[in-house]
Amino acid sequence: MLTRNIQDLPTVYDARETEENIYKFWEENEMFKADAKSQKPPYSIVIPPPNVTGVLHMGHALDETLQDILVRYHRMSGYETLWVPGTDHAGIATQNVVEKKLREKGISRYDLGREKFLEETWDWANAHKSRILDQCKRLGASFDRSRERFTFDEGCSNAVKEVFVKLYEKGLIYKGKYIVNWCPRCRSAISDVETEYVTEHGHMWEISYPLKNESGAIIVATTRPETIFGDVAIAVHPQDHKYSELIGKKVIVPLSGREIPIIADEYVDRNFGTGAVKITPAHDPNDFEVGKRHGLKPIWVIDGEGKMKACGEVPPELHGLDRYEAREKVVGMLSYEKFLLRTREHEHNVGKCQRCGTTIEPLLSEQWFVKMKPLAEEAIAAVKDGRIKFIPERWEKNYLGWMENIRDWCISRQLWWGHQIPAYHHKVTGEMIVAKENPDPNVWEQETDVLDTWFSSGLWPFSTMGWPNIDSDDFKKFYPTTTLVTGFDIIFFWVARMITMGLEFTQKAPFSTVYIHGLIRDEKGQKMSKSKGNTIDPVEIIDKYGCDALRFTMTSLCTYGGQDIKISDERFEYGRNFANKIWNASRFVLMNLDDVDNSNIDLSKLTIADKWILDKLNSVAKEINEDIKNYRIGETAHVLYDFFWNYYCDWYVEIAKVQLKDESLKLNTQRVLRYVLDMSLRLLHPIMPHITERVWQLIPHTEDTLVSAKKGNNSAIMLAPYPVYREDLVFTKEAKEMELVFETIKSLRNVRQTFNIPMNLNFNIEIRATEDEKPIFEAIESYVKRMAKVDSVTYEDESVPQPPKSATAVVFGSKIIIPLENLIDLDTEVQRQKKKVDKLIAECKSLEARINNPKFMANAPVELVEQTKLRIAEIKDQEARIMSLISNLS
RNA sequence: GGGCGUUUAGCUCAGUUGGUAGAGCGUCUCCCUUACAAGGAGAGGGUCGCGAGUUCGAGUCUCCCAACGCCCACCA
Repeated sequence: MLTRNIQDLPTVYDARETEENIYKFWEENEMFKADAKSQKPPYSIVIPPPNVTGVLHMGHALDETLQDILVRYHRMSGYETLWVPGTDHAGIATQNVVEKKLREKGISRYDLGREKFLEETWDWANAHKSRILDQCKRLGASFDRSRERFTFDEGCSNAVKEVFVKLYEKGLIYKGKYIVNWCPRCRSAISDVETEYVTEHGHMWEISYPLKNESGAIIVATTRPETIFGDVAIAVHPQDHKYSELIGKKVIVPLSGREIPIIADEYVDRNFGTGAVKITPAHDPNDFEVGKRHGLKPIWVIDGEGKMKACGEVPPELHGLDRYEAREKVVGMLSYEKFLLRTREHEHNVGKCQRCGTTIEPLLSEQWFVKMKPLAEEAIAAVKDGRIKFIPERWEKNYLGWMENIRDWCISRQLWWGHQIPAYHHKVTGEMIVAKENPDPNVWEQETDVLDTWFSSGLWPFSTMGWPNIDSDDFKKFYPTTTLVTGFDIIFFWVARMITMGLEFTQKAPFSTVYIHGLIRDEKGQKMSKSKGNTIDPVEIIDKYGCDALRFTMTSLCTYGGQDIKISDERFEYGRNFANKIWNASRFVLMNLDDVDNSNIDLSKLTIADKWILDKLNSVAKEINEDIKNYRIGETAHVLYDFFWNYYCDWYVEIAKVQLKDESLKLNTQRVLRYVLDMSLRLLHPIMPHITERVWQLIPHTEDTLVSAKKGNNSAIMLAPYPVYREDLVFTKEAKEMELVFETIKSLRNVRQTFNIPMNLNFNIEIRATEDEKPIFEAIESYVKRMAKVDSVTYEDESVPQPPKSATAVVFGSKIIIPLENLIDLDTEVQRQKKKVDKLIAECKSLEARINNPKFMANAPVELVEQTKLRIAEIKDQEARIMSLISNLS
């Protein structure tokens, strides 16, 4: 167990020990569990379900961290907060993994048969199911594990059937023969978005098709000569004079002997290739359209495995040959028979299967589709009218552009792992029905195809909430969800489909905000991938630097524009160092709270420094709340880092050391130290949950605080109210006056450094202060003494001559003189002062240029003019005093 | 072909109502001062990609160009 003894806390923060114990503490007390019966306003997020067989990668780490930040922030801000975890059955991806395992054993899925194979895959999925979500625990994810879902579980499957049947009944799902992207390796159709195009070097072959019954030929350019056996026509442009004579005539397909017509179609580009195209409707999407227009029957010559079909159209020596081998052979044959006229190098885009990288074979086959146009209308409207907002906004354009040109979605997959399509064929009559319930299995046989994985993930925001049961507590309380957090790479795959389906089936947008973040890349900006070997394992980073360090670093790298994030191992030192800083500052505070009472700060007894830090904290709290609401999450990391390190640690804690020595100030200083630490930890908690909880548990809290953060018998920072702006903690005047402390101390430190004065030699200083500034100097004397190593402070009148061998710091309207006797080199001091003057002169010059510009005086806002004048006066004043100093020295 | 993003200190990047440029890392000096060397103190470092325009004033708004990156469409 974690020690509660302050003296035993290690000087270096031990992330590993802390994180494990703290997460257990939250889980054991069920602090992530949402209450659907709560009266609090709801805040809900559904996780983008990672693949069930997946392993946690940096992309998840970022995505989960951002969700957790939002969830923790809202939970602390008084919302009933639900974060639904779960996994995706990931049709092709999972099936591929299992098939690979089988292949290692020398068997294929066909050897097992569908039923056995599914059993095998279920076993595999169940075995890995909890792995990735368990890894998310190491990220500190505060999701509600009691509500964990799986896209292939009973409830989700039920939702899938419901949706399928309803869409079918509405005529929005249809089955038909169309050209689809076919992956010969997966032996399945895939959708357009699952096809990625890459530019490849290839060849363009010009082939001569002799005219029938007369001399002459038409020359056709193709990149795919092996499909020649599937040719059903040659097409030319109707206005192409080169070929107008030939339209309607017939040619003989080389190597085949079949006769095909020459047809005219607008589709043909006169200027490309030879201006004549061979039409192969079974194996090319454009050709399919042309063929349909001209009533030509397609001829299949390539099968589902990408091999030449053993049919009458294809010469026997090519039967069963792989499409690429066949291509080579065909080229050879064409060349031998003198049909091949020319071979050219050619660059073209080739479609690849997103899952396995295999070159797509456009294939005419019978598939199921969702008619998207009617569904897209509402999905477009919802974004246009602001029911759904994208952050950053530019993704809206991207989404709308895609939606407005949407094409039908091919949802059937010739796989086994997935939701089997709820359509049934009559064994005798062949009649087909679509139904939620399986009719008599003796008579009806279910469709063998399964659905695209994204079909079920498209229902995720409501299928996880109990839909189609719209009376379920979760659906009523937590649907629609609030925010969806994801990367831009799945806007089309997932976000667009959730919006479409959500609107269609719940009449509500499934979420109101889509928060899109950048993608994680390696330090060179390359996408991380296993094959490139440039991945960084988040679990390793957590082991090495700690979860909070990982989270903080990644958060700090998130920009408002959602730029991609480049990371390297060393970058996480940033977060680790900050965690260590928090740890040690906390240790200091805790060590000095040993005899603190249990009360709140006495606001009537605050010192100027107390007021300053409270004022700063207050404005930080205000800013952080605004930033999170506006999804400027990276900014919150920077603001908190700056506040905690550069304000609280560097200045307030040092000042507190002085105040703690003063018995009259000690008690209230302890309270301020504790209060600011407590609030800082709360502000930081969404980003760095573990360390903040760990420290918070060690703070001797007031009774109010403990009650406000209580669940059962325990209080926790993760349940404590998030700090908000407080009117009673605004101390503008004191905050401004503290600048004098900083300027004074910095100036004295500069003098010490410039003249190499050792730390163990203290200064005696003389202050010549203005009337306004003198009382402030008196109030802050003790801070200056300790922090700038000053022994004595005396106040002199400006008329008293300055000691000849002294350095001088001009601070605001006042002058601080440091007599240095033989320690000072007057030339150096002159140089030092000159540098200051130069800076002032430069600033003054540009300001005066403004004032002297009548247009500026006429157009600029009055406050700015006033401010500028004031600043000039200030500069002039300082400048004059430094100049007189210099002349005295020289 | 269409669209989007990026270009700011040696490196990685912040910088939303236009008002004299910031951080982290790195560099140079000094310091183990009883929270922290994963630390403290001080210092140096930028004509904000190029060109023009709007404006009293532009890193910030408009246009052009360049380089790099991404997305969509696609030619057989």
